Amino acid sequence: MQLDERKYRILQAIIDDYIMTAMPVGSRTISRKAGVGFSPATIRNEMSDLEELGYLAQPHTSAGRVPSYKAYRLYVDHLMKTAKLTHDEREQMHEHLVSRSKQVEGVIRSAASVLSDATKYTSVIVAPKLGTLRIRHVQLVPVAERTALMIIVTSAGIVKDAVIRVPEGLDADDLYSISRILTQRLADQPLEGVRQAFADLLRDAEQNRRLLGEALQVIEQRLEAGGDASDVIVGGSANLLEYPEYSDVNKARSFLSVLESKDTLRRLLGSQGSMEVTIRIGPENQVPELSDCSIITASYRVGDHSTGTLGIIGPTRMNYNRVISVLDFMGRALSDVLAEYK
Amino acid sequence: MQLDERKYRILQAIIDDYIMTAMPVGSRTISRKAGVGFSPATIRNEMSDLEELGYLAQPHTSAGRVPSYKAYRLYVDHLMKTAKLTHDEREQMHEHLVSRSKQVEGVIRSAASVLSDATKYTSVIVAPKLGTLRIRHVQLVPVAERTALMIIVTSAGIVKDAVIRVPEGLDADDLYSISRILTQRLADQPLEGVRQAFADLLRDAEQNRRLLGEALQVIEQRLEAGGDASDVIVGGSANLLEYPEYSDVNKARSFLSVLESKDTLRRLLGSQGSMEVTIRIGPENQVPELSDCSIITASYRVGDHSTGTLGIIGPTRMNYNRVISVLDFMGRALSDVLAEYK
DNA sequence: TGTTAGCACTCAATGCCATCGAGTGCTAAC
DNA sequence: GTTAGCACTCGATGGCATTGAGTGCTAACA
Repeated sequence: MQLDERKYRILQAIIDDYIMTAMPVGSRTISRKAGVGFSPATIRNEMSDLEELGYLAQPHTSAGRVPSYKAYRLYVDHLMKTAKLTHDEREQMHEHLVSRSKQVEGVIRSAASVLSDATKYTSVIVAPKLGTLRIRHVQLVPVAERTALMIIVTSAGIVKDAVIRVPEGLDADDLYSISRILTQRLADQPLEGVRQAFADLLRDAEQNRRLLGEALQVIEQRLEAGGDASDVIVGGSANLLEYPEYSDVNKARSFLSVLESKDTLRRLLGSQGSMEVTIRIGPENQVPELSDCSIITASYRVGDHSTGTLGIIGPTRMNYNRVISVLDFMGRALSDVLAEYK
Repeated sequence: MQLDERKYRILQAIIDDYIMTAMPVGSRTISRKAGVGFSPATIRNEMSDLEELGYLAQPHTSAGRVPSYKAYRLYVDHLMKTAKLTHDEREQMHEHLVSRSKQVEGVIRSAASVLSDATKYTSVIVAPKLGTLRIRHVQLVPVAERTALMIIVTSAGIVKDAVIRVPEGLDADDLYSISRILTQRLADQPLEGVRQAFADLLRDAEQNRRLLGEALQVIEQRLEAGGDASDVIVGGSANLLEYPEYSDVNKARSFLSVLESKDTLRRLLGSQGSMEVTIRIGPENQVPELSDCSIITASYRVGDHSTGTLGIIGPTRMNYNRVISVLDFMGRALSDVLAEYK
């Protein structure tokens, strides 16, 4: 059986209604809606067909219909009308975003809270993969007798630090000049290619082989670890509790546990490269705890070669077009603001 | 009326029971307990007295008794037996703490998750007030034509960064030597006294007055802001949903909202100076959303002059002695681990 | 042939009521 | 001073009838 024009219209009306109310939708409700000029009986026949085709489900016999995962897929791919943000809304979001922009992390945190406020869902922002960033500056700062703090400033002003051991007898000035060499040699290298650059450096500089070796090891460890907890920022985690699908405390708890596992979130959002908005509905995301959530992601540019990801997690019956517009706008806005730190 | 020995014992038994079960405690339950060899009727008389004195309350006539805020106060001040952690537990916590200790922030995050895992409540760790830290290193890194990234390394390896404007025509080498001067002059200064140090510097160095002025302003702004969101780290926010007092979604939501407001948390925990464990029960903390929570805090040392705070937020019927032992131990352990970064 | 009115049927939700039982307070006996 | 006994309270539980939103089917209609 093929979906004709009328079935599309009815399905769309059901989904629109369900997104707003979270209650099973009955034939009368749809019949009353403007634009669908048929009696409840006719609608019922169509709904029965749509159920057979897998687009609708009935919680129990005498309840209305609820859209299935398949219906949401169809909805976002073909049925959804795109909602434009008003000028005021854009203005307001942009303003919040730049309000405390002294550091990159501050900007990203603002972005997360703007996202969650604007959508009333939970927002997640993932920093770009370290490997894709370029080194701008390396600095060793003496900490104690045989330890130093290594600070790596990457493109887009993202700062990483780590404690490393240094050979005995190096004073602040020594570390200073080593830092200078490191910076000169590594600047503008992508972190991914840093192993080769280091190898060259090791060949030249005989004397501080051990120190450089350790520094290299630390940088590589950081790359392999794939980022730490501060690279994943979550906003509006309490927002989801507003929705009836989370009035069950156990569901709410398992959802919050996922939000605490930054590794899962990083894997889930990952870097997707293109600026396109990506939508994963319910079971399409592989995490069982989120099987009745949808995740929508977009990306933002950092420096010339890296992209980070910003996303919204909400119930499958989320307001897709609203979320898409907000993410699309914020992806661009965030890229713009971060361009200043380039 | 005075509390005699027996009343103390009964009150203690009631609180112990209530902490475990979260259910109103009846006279039979207490009578059956070892160590209190009286019939339910006798216990009832005593309970009636305790209620009149404000230590117990009845949810309704035919229910058992529930401890009041006043009872918990008495309990933590006089009745509670101190629980020792086993050697294994200490070992395990310490191990988790040092597992990913390449950076200070990583250590603190581990500490938060160790705390929340060990207690099953929510943990909060607040970094020391910036003003009390000392500057170890200042570095200006060129970012674009007229902007630079200023990185301040403070004692205990805490790194702060901010974007500042610089006068036109300064190249990387200029910034490098300015950094050197800044570091030399400011190193080992407490951030609080940095204004004076800067004033001296400004008098001497005529040429880069504008740049230095801007740098000073940024540092001071940072001091006044009192820290940013990354200075407050929360662990186990989902844990509280385990407890029946939060099976009401609205309560859970308002609790989670408080956890998202880092400002509130910083105010709530604040730096308390001494290493003593502090207990605030229910209404004693001023935040209305947390009026049926207790907050227990301890502190940890960072460098020579600063202390940060670590705390646990749980329901008023929390396992006080367990939490106190854990916090006490972790405060010391965290201080020890951070001493390596000094 | 597609649409619709009518009707019997289903089933969660709601409200009512009786029952149960954990707990209390009081009194009288020990 | 302690305790057994007893009447009383009141939330919790479970059964039962009622309600109403919604369905599917059939027959009539355009």
